[in-house]
Amino acid sequence: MALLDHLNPEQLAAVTLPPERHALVLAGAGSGKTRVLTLRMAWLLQQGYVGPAGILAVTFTNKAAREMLARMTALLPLTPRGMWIGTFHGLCNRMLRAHHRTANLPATFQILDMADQLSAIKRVLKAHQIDDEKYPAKQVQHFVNKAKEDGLRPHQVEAPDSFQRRLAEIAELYQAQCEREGVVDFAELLLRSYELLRDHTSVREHYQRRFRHILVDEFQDTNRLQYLWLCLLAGGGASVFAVGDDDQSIYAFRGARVGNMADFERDFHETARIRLEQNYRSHGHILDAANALIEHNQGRMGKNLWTDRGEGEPVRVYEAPTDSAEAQWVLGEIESLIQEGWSRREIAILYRSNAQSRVLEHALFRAGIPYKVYGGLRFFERQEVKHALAYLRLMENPHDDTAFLRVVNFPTRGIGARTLENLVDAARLAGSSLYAAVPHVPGKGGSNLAQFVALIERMRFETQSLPLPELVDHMLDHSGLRAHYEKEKDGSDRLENLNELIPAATVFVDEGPTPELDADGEVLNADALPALAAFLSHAALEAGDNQASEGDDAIQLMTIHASKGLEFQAVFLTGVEEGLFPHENSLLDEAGLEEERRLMYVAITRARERLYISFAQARMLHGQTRYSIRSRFLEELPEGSLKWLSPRTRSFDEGAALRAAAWADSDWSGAASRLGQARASQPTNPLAAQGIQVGEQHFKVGQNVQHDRFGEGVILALQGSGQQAQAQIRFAAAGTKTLALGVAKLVTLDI
DNA sequence: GTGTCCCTCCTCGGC
DNA sequence: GGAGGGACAC
Repeated sequence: MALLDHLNPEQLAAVTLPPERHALVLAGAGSGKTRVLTLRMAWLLQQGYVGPAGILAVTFTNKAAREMLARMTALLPLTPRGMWIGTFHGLCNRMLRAHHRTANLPATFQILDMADQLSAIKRVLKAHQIDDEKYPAKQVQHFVNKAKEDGLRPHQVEAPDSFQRRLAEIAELYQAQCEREGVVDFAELLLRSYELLRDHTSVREHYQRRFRHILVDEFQDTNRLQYLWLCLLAGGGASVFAVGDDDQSIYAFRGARVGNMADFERDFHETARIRLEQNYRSHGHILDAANALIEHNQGRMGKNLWTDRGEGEPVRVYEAPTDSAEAQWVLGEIESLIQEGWSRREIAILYRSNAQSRVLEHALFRAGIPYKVYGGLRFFERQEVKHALAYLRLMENPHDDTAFLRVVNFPTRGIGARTLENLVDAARLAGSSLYAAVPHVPGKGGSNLAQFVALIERMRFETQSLPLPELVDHMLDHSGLRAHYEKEKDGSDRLENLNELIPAATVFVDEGPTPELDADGEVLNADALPALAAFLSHAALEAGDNQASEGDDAIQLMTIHASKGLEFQAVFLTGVEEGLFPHENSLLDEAGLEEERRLMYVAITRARERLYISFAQARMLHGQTRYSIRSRFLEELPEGSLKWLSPRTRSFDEGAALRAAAWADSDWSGAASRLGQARASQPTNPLAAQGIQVGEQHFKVGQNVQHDRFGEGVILALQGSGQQAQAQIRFAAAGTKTLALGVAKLVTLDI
């Protein structure tokens, strides 16, 4: 069958697994994961095991969902009509829209993004006079989301102390506010959908009967709640086909639970485990480096990537004195790659944290090399666009207080803090939304408020029968947003973004799929909603592209997280330093370190032909110079696959032996966790340039020291503080070593 | 009520 | 270094 041509035996086994069986496919980086997933669906359909309406395929990103859909339609001559392919959030939204009454939600419920959620929480804290220093909004937000991601309501969360109990109370208050305002946050979409299925037998059975095949992409990134949701849907005997890679699990910080993979094999009987280990992407040295690195993690499901593409070139490693020197070096290498005829868009520069991009951008900019930075603000997250959306949300649901507060005085219309305080009081007294409480506010402020309400009402009335794009246009004029940005200097970009909303609405209307009904005539897709409500869901769930457009031949800059799932001919992995990568905040426990290592694994496996790894001795961070030593991850790469481009003061073997000695000497792993504590109690990290005081001694970069075994040396770098401080020291005879200053016996020498 | 200055804080980030 | 929020002056 043409569909199955060119598959390797493992891929073939996965695609053609008997339809009644569950599968856990361990798909290594570059092993053809998406291909297997889409072919499995196509094969099931083609063999007649299931119709399109019987398939549910779930991904994490809209991009992945789109790609899957595109590949499917290219494979089979059928419209994807009736198939549920989408993100967890998108599918849950769809389900909740269809059953909003059963789920106890208003038909026009709005979705809060992370920023909306944070401001909603700040309002809760204010309304209940809660000390926001003791209970910072960010921490409450984390508590709220963590609980939901675990499938729990606040009162179900274990609260060992009064602080936790109070957090849970605040979470309840926040939830009550959301209910009152008819809004749901991202995690609530999932939890509500889960509860809908759990508590309503008829709804559950309906979907269990319908979906006979459930396919899950990036299974290692699922959280507890997503897993429970899948279990409910599959509870009627559906087959689950889960594809994932435990070595690429890099989202524990947002609730992902690799343990779901093991649970899956336990909970779903007769699960076939299939490993895809042939890598079609990277050359041998690059794969060897990745394999050797990930070997250092414990408790893996086990997997070894191999390739028949040959060993290729070694991984190039470079040590720079400073971050700007590192950027200059990257620039130089890129210029010669371009001269050799490499395409710019096939070259990526990766980094651990966004703050690192600036110095790289600066170098590229000055050299006139086109580049694109991924990440950052997306279209629907821009301030002016969010203002516009807030007006639209108010027109759709006037009781949305978050939207109300965002624009009630924007553009300014004489409604100040005092007036709003009165309004908030009135609303609390009446137990109503701010919008509904406006008539209860006396005085001049009250009349200004009344004018605002009249404005919203007028906009609603006048746009009733307008098509969506014209409605948006009307709102931009009558809200005063357009006029405001027209007269603001430097407002032209913002104005442009506002106007961009009109074509966005046009595209949205044109692309809207036709409504889908189930056997009982119930509407099954959100798009049967009024166009405006659907457009607002779309804006919340798909914040827009921040990707470089295909045609642009530009160097690609992004964080390692953002690079997952992508591949490039050449990859520069920068800032590979202790404290930065692994990030110091991840060193508190072994799990954190292992996640950083998986992140490094992801970074390495992005490269097809060339991989460059670099680090700097000194770096500007938070406006201060920081000195650090190279990452332990470098020591975990096989020497035979590396080629050092900068002079090294010692051979690898020597270094490894010394490092082992340093570990034994200094109890480094313990020091790392104490370092975290020291940092918390002592927020200003002593500037290494000014030196570090350890006991009676004062150490500075550039200072000469004497060690009784290693002899005379000079301090190259310092990090940490107090007894936990470490120094990188170059010894005249013994090479460069990293020593714990609190442990190593060092004598400082004059000059 | 509005505009400006200073102080604080700081991973990673999709939906 | 730079964004966002609170305190304070117009």
